[in-house]
Amino acid sequence: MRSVASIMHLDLDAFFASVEQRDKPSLRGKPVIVGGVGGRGVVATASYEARKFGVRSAMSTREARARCPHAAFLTGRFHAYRATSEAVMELLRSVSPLVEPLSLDEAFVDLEASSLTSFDVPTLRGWAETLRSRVCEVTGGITASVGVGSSKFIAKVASELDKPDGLTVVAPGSERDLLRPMHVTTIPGVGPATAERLRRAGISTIADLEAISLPEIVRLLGKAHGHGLFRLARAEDSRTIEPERETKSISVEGTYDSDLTDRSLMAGLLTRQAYSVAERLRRSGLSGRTVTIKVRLHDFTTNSRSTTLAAPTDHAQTIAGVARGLLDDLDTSDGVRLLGVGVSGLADWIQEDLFGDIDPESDPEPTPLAEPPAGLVVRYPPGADVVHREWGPGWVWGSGRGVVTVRFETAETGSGPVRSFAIDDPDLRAQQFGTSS
DNA sequence: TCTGGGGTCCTAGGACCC
DNA sequence: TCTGGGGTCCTAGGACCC
Repeated sequence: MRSVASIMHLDLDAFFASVEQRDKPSLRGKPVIVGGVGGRGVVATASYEARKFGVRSAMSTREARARCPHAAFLTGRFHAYRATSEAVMELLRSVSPLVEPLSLDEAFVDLEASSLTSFDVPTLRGWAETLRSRVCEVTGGITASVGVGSSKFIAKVASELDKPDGLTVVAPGSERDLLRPMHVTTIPGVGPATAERLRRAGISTIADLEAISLPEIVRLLGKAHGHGLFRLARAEDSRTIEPERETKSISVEGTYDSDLTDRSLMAGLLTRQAYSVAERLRRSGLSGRTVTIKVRLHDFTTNSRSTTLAAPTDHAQTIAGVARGLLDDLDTSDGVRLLGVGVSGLADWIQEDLFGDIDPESDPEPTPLAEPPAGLVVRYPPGADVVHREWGPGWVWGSGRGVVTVRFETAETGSGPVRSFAIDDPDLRAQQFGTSS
């Protein structure tokens, strides 16, 4: 904790929804919900108009639809969000070189590295108001909420206090009085599980937390978390702004509209995800040693399996092969709702020539499929009268095993769900995919 | 027919090594 | 024959964040 309020936290208000309203004037003033629109989607961001109906982030889209049926439900345009975020981060970096983005819509800024020379509250307020209007200009009208305080924790708490489009500067010396009446869940890192443990110990406010001893809180929450919360409850926080944070892992996962039971389809989907992870590794100039798969069963229990290779790789076939092998270890007979592949233990170098003997013909760059591969039989739900279908990416590895994705519409239901189907036909060759002309 | 996707960090046990 | 003690790496799971 510093003696002056020189750490700022900036949070773009209802960010994804605000970008949509900016780009589509017809949505302004109306409830907008950005998130997954499939049967198992959740809300990423709800505009303030939608929040009035009780719609919240992380709520299932199904529930959001029930609460606010007239809202616009959108899947999200991440390129637009990323571009807008970049403009804001660039503005922040022009004000101080020490900017730590936390996500597309949030960042810490160290004002000690800015041109500010006075940190009294009126000066900070004036300066921050100017910055907030510049954010609005640079984003084409998106507002930000800002908090300024003597630590990351206080700045973050402060930015929440006057949302949306607000500013709070916490005067040094007043931090503990500000925190005491607040609920423990105000502290970043205290989620539902920790809050419940604390509640059972009779602790609900930060004042309650402050009143218990260090050994007691460590007994309740473990060493790292206990020590951390003991300090935060006293507004003690000496964390610095870290502008460059190294990526530790890269992963891709997907939740399917209906549970998967077909093992060869699961293998195909893992393969597709492995290709996507490998591509992202290569684009970042990274490779990794540990391959992990994530498998969420129909009852929501989540299993992971991992293996660590002798050397880091960014090779799609290697990652895919390891991922499929890891799946063999798991019982999926009751159905799988989510599959994922990740690579960690990252290095910024690649072991040369380790896989130089792999035939590129058996490892095609996958592209969208214009036509179903010859010999493919897709089994639609019984009785479905398919009037339209759209082919998604198709993949084959080895001799004819693979997966295709298709969106189909039936006469009864109209626009239908996305489904993936396994292929297991030795006559199919990898080359049959990606020939989109 | 609750419960996304992409991350980070922590814990705990076992293997292994000196 | 009772059993040391670290340190590091690996694996699995879980909490949490936006």
